[in-house]
Amino acid sequence: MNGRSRHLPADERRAATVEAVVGLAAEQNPSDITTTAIAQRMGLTQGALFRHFPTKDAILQAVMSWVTERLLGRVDKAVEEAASPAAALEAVFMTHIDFVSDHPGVPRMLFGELQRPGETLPKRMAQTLIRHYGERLHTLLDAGKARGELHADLDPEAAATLFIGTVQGLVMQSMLADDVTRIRSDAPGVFAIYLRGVGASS
Amino acid sequence: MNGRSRHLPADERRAATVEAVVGLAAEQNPSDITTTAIAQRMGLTQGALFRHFPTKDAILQAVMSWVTERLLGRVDKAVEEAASPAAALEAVFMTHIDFVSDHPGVPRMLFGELQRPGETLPKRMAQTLIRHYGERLHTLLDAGKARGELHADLDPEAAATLFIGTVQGLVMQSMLADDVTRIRSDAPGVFAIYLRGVGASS
DNA sequence: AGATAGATAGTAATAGATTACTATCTTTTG
DNA sequence: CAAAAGATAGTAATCTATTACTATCTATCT
Repeated sequence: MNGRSRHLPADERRAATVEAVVGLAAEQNPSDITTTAIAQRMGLTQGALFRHFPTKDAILQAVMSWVTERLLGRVDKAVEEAASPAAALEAVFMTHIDFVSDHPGVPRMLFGELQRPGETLPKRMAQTLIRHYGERLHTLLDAGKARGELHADLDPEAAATLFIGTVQGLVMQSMLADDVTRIRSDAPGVFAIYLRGVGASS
Repeated sequence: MNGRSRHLPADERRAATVEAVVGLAAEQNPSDITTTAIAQRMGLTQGALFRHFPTKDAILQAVMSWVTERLLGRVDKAVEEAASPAAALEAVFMTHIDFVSDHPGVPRMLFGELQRPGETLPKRMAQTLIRHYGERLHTLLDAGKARGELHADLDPEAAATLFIGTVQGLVMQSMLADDVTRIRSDAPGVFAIYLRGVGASS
């Protein structure tokens, strides 16, 4: 037909599939994403997906893996480069906000996976992702207290919960307004209040 | 057969239907709730539901109405009974926490409705509910600033977003731990940080 | 290099299950 | 008895997954 090749190697197709799902999740309810919609966005037929994944859950699994690597990777880098725990906290927040601004479907997928009944693998992956994220926050908050940057009587667990809720609130607000850009623009103001709450401000 | 009546009047069935949906939403992904599951929980056949509701969306619509009345009703009462804006803020928070503790499916349904594509009626009802809630918060926060109970430079919009995010974070944490009771037990610690953030604390 | 064999990637069609919704008949209730 | 409420048994649409077949790529062997 035309000059371009039509058959891609498996790993590239797998990566493209993950991208397609993340893209679709930004536009619609993640649990309503069908294999037909995924294939259509990739320019494939529905059945072709199952050459690369044994099941639909395996696709979601790959997505969760991708999210874990990307998000935690960026977060860890932000932590390493920061001068102090308080600075790291802010860097992590901004990194997180950047990530969900680039991929608005991700927090919705995570939330959606968490509310699945039973014990699916994608759900457990979502749980461990958020747990690992929480542990990093916990460490940061403890270090901040030790350095006197945060309130001495701060409850790190509560602070970690609120940190994640801060992002979640911004996501919700952006869905209300049907405007993804609000996540980024509203983030500094909301985080300023959080910072004052944990004690890292003038 | 037995002594109990089997046919209920329409309005009681409608109320029972709403309860069934709210109950199911606590156990599974709200968008995966089927009319079969609703009917089963009510001890009815699936087709019988459509004697009382013309469509499934009409059922969700009734649920959103129910949530709006109950939640905003309780919130307004809490505001009226509070002595000051800061006290009202705390009363609203605790009221909200009580509500989602009693009905853990509700915040998940709201979140789920918001991420539907298109312009369904249940979605618009969810949007207006949260907007009205936000307006009440806004009023409270402005009043708190005027009275000097809150920081003078507080951004009320950001504070309202964080308020809702605070609840959302607690809901997420409870889903992570698969333990609804954590919403209530973790709430005070998280809210304390929020309060310090907006300036209403020692 | 060029032919070719085998693996990989894709299509089209469809099976089997599940969904919201409906048409018809039966039971209950006032 | 008549009207409301429910049961039974459908229908059409939609979803995941599979099957039979075809196209494309890649490595080997003379």
